[in-house]
Amino acid sequence: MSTPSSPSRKARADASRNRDRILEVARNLFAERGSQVQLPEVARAAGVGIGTVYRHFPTQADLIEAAAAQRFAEIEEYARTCLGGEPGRGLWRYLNHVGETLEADSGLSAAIEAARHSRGSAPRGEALAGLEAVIGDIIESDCAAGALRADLTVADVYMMVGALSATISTGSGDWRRLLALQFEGLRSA
Amino acid sequence: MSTPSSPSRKARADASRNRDRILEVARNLFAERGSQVQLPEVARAAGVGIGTVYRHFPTQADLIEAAAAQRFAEIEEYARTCLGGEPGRGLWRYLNHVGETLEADSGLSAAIEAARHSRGSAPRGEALAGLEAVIGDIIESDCAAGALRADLTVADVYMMVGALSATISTGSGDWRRLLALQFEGLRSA
DNA sequence: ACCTGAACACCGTTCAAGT
DNA sequence: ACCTGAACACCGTTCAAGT
Repeated sequence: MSTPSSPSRKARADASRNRDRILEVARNLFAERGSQVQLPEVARAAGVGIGTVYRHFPTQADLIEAAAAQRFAEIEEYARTCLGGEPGRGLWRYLNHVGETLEADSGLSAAIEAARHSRGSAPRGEALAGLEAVIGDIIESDCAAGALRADLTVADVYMMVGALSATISTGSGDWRRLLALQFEGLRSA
Repeated sequence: MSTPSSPSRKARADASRNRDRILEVARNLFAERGSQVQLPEVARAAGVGIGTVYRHFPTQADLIEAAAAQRFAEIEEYARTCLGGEPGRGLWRYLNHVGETLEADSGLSAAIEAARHSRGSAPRGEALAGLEAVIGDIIESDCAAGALRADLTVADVYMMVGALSATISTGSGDWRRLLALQFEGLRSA
């Protein structure tokens, strides 16, 4: 609404450089320490004033979300490869990849947590709509192969990933065990 | 270490009354809004100064833990009744009761979350040792009845309850569905 | 247009004074 | 002994001035 005239018609050169620096620094910091990273720290590490961080990312949640966007894209890309492999094993491969990504990048858990604590069903970026569609396809494909319970929904998978994310982000327990146990509930009876 | 001479040898009358008021108020507030309740608010509602809250509960986590202690006791009590019922259904009944308690009292999720984010395996009060033992007995009993997978551990159950708690506390998804899916992974194959 | 950093609002926690 | 509340440290966010 209050951003440049056109949907991003030629942002100023140093401005977009700043934005990139902030995002890169944020990605690294969030990956390491998750949501406990402070914004002044990000500003310092990026070599800009705090106001500049807020100009590009109006709220902390926006920055966390933006920093995780790449991971979501990568996950979606990987998800597509799960559609072609051994029949009936797509969702299992997908969930393992998500677990490994969550383990390697605390920023992803932070983004999921932020989204969960946000409004019940806030208008999450259309980026996630694409991922949602692919997951739906994987479920359908695995179901057709007789590997998954017939009533499984995308919402079920999201709920489980959220639960997995919360567990991984506390560092407690061993997530591969949790995933293995959880997955039993997704298989056909 | 720095508390009264004996392990609580006669605390002053108004002091213990203050402590009780703080705890009662905290229980109500935490139950309603979980960990987003602020300590000044607790002090105000209890009609005491902030310093008094800190005198009795050195840190916010201590207050959250103390406020949830009753719930843990109630849960342990209920858990014991799960040992006598229909053979093989103890853990299922236990987990449903935990879910209902989590749903009704946000303070319990707050306490679990706090404990999880705390030191990996901090010296949690011996209160939890009792609960842990009962859960172990339930598992053993249900296993003997052939209802649960033989390699199931108390740690598995804790991990799942933590995942369930995190999901319920965000209000996202429907926890009975999650529990049903999760429980499939605990049953014998 | 965009950047900066002082300033504001707020919260957890401490501590010097009181009783 | 215990209570009080001003004070401190700190963090997210805003905004008047600068360029």
